[in-house]
Amino acid sequence: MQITLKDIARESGYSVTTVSRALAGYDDVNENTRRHIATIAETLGYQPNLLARQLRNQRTQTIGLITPAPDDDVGSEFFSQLLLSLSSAASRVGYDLLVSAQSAGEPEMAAYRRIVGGNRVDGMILARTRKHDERIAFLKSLNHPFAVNGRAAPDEVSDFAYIDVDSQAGIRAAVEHLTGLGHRQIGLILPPPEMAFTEFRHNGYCEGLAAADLPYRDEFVRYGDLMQSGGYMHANALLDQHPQMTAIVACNDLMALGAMSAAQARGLRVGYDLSITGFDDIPAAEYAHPPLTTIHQPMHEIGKLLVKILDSLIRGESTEQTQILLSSTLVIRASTGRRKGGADD
Amino acid sequence: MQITLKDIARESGYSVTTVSRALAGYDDVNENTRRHIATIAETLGYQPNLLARQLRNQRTQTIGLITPAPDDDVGSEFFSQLLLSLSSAASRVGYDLLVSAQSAGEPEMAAYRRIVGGNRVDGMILARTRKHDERIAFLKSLNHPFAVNGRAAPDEVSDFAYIDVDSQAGIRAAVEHLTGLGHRQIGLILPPPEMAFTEFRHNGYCEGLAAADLPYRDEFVRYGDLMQSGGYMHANALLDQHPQMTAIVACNDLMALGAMSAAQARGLRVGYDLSITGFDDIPAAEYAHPPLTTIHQPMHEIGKLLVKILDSLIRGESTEQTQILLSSTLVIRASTGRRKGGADD
DNA sequence: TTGTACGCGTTATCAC
DNA sequence: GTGATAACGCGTACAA
Repeated sequence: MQITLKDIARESGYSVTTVSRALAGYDDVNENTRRHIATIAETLGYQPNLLARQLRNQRTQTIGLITPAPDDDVGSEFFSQLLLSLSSAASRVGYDLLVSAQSAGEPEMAAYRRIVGGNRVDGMILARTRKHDERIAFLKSLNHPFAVNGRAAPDEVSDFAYIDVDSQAGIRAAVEHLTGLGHRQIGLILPPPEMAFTEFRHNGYCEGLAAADLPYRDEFVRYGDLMQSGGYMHANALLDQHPQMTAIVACNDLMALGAMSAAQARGLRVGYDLSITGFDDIPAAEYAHPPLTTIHQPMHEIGKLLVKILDSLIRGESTEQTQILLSSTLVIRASTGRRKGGADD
Repeated sequence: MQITLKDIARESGYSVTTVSRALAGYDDVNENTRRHIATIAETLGYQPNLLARQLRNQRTQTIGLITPAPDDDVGSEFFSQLLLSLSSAASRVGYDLLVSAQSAGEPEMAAYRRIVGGNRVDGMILARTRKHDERIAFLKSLNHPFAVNGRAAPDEVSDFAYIDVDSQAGIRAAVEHLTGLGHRQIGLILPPPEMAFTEFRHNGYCEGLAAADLPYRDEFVRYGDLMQSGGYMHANALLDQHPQMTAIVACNDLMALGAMSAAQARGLRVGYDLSITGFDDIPAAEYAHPPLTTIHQPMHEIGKLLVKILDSLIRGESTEQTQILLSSTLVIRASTGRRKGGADD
């Protein structure tokens, strides 16, 4: 079935050991035997058994990632992008990517135990940090290498490797962009409260209002679910209760898109009657109708950096900088525009 | 470092063999010892070493997928979707997904040799079939289980497990939709000629024209690259050479989106002055401006079926139907509309 | 320069 | 019921 070192040994007359070293390119093996062995390996079509090698070396050259099961379809667009950027970044530095989709909670933790404890990967990538994140606690307790997309919440310590965009500054910039356009009644649709980045975005909103001397109103703020349906629902609720509202800041693009639908269903023209901003800059944002003003996340860069940091962690080179905060960029498109109508408050 | 059967054996006083069988739930082990051993395993936090188990069992419970490296950024949206749907489908039936991103050609084939030959997976999923597909030939020669998203080209035999949508009927439906709207000058932007499905789509186009008694014109047909930039370029070329053209059929959504940009840059109103259709129904299609008429691919379904077929292949249950052709659905949105202007040809 | 012996952690076979 | 032994395929001290 499968060609092993033993087969090459038998064929060549050398021992398995010598064959192993010859193919590994050790210099303590005669050049002629090396060539001889290499030829036989070639003609036999030898492929090293990676499982055996991994077991022996205690090294898998594999990075793990647990994605949310799409039943609780949380931001599949975001994860798709991350997945693709990670897999290519990983391949480039000699790692494969092991992916498992699990629902948050016990199934997810079981997968971590199984994959990490089962020695299937050299390191893990996490995304979507949560408050008091159980996954992070677990990996830290095991001292297993991991890198995270997203810091801990503001009131926790981020004593782990991460890369994050400064979403506080991002949302603040979005709000300032809106106030600069004359908006004074600005709603906010947050991510779920258990997400670590939720408070950063909330803070950014507060800062943006303060910078324009606008009051903070609790009833303008709602916690969403990162999905379109949530954006739709919460935008409707905001507009029902506060018809005078002229702008809504949604904390991810999916919710912003949902909010756009809600507005349009009410006959509001997005970018005129109502301004809407998102976060992430997924592909659909650019093609949205109208194109969505949003905060760009450089997914390609993020994937590359995550892999780079994780690799250095795995190799024990702690020279690398392991905590990186990328500045965020507001991409202004047509979903935001100058406030219409006279002065009001 | 890691807890092994040996540790539990030492702790419990039983042999490694008994521990192994106790934990595996064999019934030839005393219920009391079983419980005893289970308790110790629990308190020690035992996790079986999956590599050792896989090596021993010659079974990995892992499915492999090689994606295109995003440098040759061919349809990343499509692959993102596939990836996510595969990983969740795989997890549901007890498989993990091993992903590696490789550029087509030698690097890609090397990855197949390494991953398949190296025993890292029980089966592979392929996508984007090509004419005389080297990957398929390789896997067939090894008799390694695999399932493909996409048939072979019309003039080749598809003697392997696949699931495909009937894109010939799909494109035909798109063309008939357009002719029904009065369009008579319909351009076509095909996938690259080396893709297996290109001819199906080309045929569908011809059928659609024939059904409306319209002549086929070679100069209306161009081969694209599945990327936006290609759609943009080819749409411009078509409109430059044939200003009287009122509709363009693009063979995937990305190219359709690119074509839309090109049209709009020329001051054409998509859906009025120029109708455009796509293929795939990626998320961005729905949000496009205007929303894109396109042929829907049920990615979720496709992923589920691919995994199901592959699983049955791996387990040697050839009872399953292994070649499935899904009917395609035309989703009509606002990017297509009735032809404007008087009669011409 | 090459070979022998052993272990990575698991499970299957076969005795007792 | 339980345990010793072997094997999955590889890499590496150590000896020759």
